Amino acid sequence: MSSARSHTWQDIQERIRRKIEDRTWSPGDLIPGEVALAEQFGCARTTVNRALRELAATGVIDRKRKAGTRVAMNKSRRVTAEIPVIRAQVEALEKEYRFELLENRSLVPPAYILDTLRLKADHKALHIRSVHYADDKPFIYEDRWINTRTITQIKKIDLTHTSANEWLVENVPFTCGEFVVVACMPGKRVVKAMQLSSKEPVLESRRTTWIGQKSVTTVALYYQPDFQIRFDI
Amino acid sequence: MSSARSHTWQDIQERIRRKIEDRTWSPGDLIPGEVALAEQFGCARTTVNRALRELAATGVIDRKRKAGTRVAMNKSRRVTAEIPVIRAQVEALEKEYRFELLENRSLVPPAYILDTLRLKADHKALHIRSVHYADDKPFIYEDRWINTRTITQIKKIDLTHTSANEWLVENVPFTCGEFVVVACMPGKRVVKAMQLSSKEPVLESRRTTWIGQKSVTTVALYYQPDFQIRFDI
DNA sequence: AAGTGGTCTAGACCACTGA
DNA sequence: CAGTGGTCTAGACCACTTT
Repeated sequence: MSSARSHTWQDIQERIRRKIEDRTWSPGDLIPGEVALAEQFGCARTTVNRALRELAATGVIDRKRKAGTRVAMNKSRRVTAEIPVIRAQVEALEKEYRFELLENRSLVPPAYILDTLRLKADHKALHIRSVHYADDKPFIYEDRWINTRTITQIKKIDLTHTSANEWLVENVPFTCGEFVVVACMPGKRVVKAMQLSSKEPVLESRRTTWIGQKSVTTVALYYQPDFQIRFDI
Repeated sequence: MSSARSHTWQDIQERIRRKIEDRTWSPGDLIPGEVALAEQFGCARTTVNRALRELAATGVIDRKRKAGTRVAMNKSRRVTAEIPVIRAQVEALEKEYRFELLENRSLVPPAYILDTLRLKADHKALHIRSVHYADDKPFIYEDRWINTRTITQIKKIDLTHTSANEWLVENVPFTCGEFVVVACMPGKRVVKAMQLSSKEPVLESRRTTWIGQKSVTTVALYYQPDFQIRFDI
């Protein structure tokens, strides 16, 4: 009957996965409770719990107290990607990294930036524009606004030597935020700085980060036209 | 000294997080071992382990046996997104879903598709093109190739009533795969089917999935020009 | 060889939520 | 209220690496 009965949570998870793939348990079905499964698999309930917890985290099953565990109906997949510091991204391609600061001054941002950073109409913010190069070819154009009411220390930093990207990542405590990707036609500034033909669409990623309720920074990155963002499923 | 000493792993995690944010432990530093932390926080080692495990999973710390736990240098962030079935995506917008099948036939794919699906030069595959609508407005254009050597059952399915997207998600067991996002200018077919002005760039997402070593399907989705893919950090 | 993280167990109590 | 998942504990053994 039962072959190799390893009791690792990975193994238990694999067995449960298979039952779902087999359609022993179909989407929407209630599957046995943790105690039952523990007995069935001959392991501790804790181990079953670990296996199920991870399956729930990736959206394979839905769990509710008292209601039990069901195979997820909507197999929406959760994908993940690594978003590294730009320097690391360039160095991972085995190219030499360098960046150029185009702008670094404090001014009142346009309305949609004020809104994003939740600043009032007359508040200033630090506007930073720079180009990041890989082996002397423009790689990413960065257009960033920093809320200097939250990040007061940045006024003292020499951003011509350390990029804002890098400084923030290394010095600003963990934040939550959002990250949005769109396709766009680059504006004149981007076309020029990135040495593009003006007809090529590029990926634009917008990121805004927070410390608790306080906004930190919002940044738009424009990549080379052929650039891909890659995810694992 | 110690205030509210909850021993939930979330609490322990929060305390550790804070020590990193405080720069009590700076990037690159070795932090105390699990036993030490357990004693320090007055909880079981298992609880510390759980807290640290989750921090490691999101890239905040790096852990190695014997070497110990270090605060991550490269705070590369892992972002996650939900990729739902197209129907669910439309219905989440509270719009009515419908789709139209444009093509559904078996033929020898172009070379790059053969390569992606790891098929031989004379092998046929099922080519499916369709448009997915939200309230009668084109929402996504789908260009899919299915490896009928892996998914033999699909020949029997009526794909005019159930979209391939939906059928695959609900019927093909779990796969691994890759997911790539690029910006592109849509081709003629896409422009026409999506009723676009031909100058607008759109997001293209390419996904290829596998069952073990066997390729299942590769699909390119073209979204409406203003469409955003959103991630949580 | 030794130290550190990784995991399993058995038992216990808690927290949520459906009936 | 009762059943299910969520978590904590204490102790044990294992597996991986660095020394």
